[in-house]
Amino acid sequence: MRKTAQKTLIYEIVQSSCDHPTAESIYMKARVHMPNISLGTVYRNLNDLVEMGKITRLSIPGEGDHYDHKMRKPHGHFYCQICKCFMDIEEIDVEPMIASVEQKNQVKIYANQISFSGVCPTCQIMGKEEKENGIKRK
Amino acid sequence: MRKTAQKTLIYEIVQSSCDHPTAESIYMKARVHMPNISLGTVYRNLNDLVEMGKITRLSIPGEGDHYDHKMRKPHGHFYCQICKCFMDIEEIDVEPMIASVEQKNQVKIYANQISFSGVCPTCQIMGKEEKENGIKRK
DNA sequence: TAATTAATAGTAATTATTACTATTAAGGAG
DNA sequence: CTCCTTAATAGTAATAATTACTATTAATTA
Repeated sequence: MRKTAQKTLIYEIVQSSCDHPTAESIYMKARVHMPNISLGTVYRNLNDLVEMGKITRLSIPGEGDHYDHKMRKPHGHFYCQICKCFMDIEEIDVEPMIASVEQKNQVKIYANQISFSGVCPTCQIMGKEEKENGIKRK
Repeated sequence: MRKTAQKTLIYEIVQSSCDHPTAESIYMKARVHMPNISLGTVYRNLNDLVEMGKITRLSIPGEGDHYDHKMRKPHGHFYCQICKCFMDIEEIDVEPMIASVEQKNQVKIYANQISFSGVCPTCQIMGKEEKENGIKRK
């Protein structure tokens, strides 16, 4: 696997993002530094980086995939169904959970996704204030 | 929300499936009993049922969504990247985890997905026998 | 039993992602 | 350092999953 400027740039964008970007938003950021990078290149490199275990993919129903850096230890995510923001959930100890699942079920685990969705603190307050009950769960 | 024969049928197909079906495979099963049900109706009702909290949606990267009944207590999933089978992971106690995340992060949780992916026992053996190292992680 | 309108079937449109192909550029050999 | 091989790229076309649209059907309510 060759080291290219495109791959390095995409990796650095994911590593420095704290907002769990999509392929599209990574593409937008990449174009600032490399104006004629193509979207296909972004997708191909994101797939490669996930396969190499250097970044993480998050699948969210009703949306495209999101990507996450691998700076800290493995963690979970909370996704707000209203404002679509993400929160890292760090208090769950993922590693022993993986070890236990591997051992009890005789499986080899390469990836995990511990995610919760609902309404974030901000949207809960907004919801009450606006008496907006149209929570759109998808 | 009106009660229709289509909605009832789709709900019963999901409840009685133990293979975590996709919208497409639910559509196939539905057509056996109701030959001119439309795929759009299947999608709309699956969304409604998820929103009502009567069934669960699983997002798997590189594939369409899968659906799961809500018979037993909340559980996790393991997804084999090779044969694409699912295993229910029942030993993880999801409910206290949700309660803890809600309390510590001030969020309201309506859905969760605790999932792992890798290689299932059968594919591990096959892999060794065939010396096939082309594990396609996606 | 009729009136209202949500849900449906069938189809078209949209969105995310992958596939394809001619061209470019990594990186190893000489 | 320069040439050669071929993996990776840009740009575009194609695919797959899902949603949107619209005339028609059928659930509920009066």
